[in-house]
Amino acid sequence: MKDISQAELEVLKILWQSAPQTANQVVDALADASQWHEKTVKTLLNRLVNKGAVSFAKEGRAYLYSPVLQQQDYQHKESQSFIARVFEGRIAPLVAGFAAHKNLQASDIDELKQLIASWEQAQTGATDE
Amino acid sequence: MKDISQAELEVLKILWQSAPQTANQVVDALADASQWHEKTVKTLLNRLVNKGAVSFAKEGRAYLYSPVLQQQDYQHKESQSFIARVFEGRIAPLVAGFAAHKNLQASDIDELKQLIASWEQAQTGATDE
DNA sequence: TTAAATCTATTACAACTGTAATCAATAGGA
DNA sequence: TCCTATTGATTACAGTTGTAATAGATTTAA
Repeated sequence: MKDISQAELEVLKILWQSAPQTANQVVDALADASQWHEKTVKTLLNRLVNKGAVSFAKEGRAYLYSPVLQQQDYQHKESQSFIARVFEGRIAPLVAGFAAHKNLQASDIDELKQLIASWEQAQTGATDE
Repeated sequence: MKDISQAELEVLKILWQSAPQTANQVVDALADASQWHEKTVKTLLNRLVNKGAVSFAKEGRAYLYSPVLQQQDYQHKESQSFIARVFEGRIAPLVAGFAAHKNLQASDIDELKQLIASWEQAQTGATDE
């Protein structure tokens, strides 16, 4: 799968929210959030299809587009490569940066604590699988 | 500051490790880690200078290059934009993704716990500043 | 049935990127 | 002093990206 560009990602996000959608539904959804011309959005949809990240089914006049690449898969792959590239593969420094810049809310801390709790739960009795 | 491309980042990392360095020192450092031709590395250095991310001082025959953009600043800016773009600004889901894919080590968990502890420490008595 | 509207596909084009090669200035050696 | 090696600057060139416009196919309205 070729890399998804930033503009393409915005289009993909619309399809992750709901699918399938016609090109015009996607255009409308993006009209709220961006200044993109209809032609631009259609180009992006086309490129996503060519990259294999989106599929379509002919539906008479228009096509119905659906994501092939799933959001979790995309997020995980991008996270991996981002952390590898920018933080030499270690995640804590990223979180530390947020903390240092006061970009962490109490709610984030709560979520992290819960994550840690369930991670530790999972380890208990599971001898590293 | 224009965006730093991925190849440029690799060069910048060498200068973050140690500065100032001559072009040839950078080339040598990268020769270990990559297959880049000397000319390629020099082009990247030049682009970094044009982007304002690196400065140089003439030193007779060769130049001495130093980073202008600091690693912490780069990391923080990239983290912000990455989390915004891929996780709608929330950091916990990123960590959760790592946990789900078993990409978290006990050492990561320890670091995160320490971070949380010091964050909570900082909150205590500090009425949100 | 013919024209107009509407889709997708193709083409456009400049900026940025990866990956170098060539040019121009200069420092050292013969 | 003159040639050669070296170093940064300029140029090259194809692929990607952002941002559309145009062309071609087809449906629909008159």
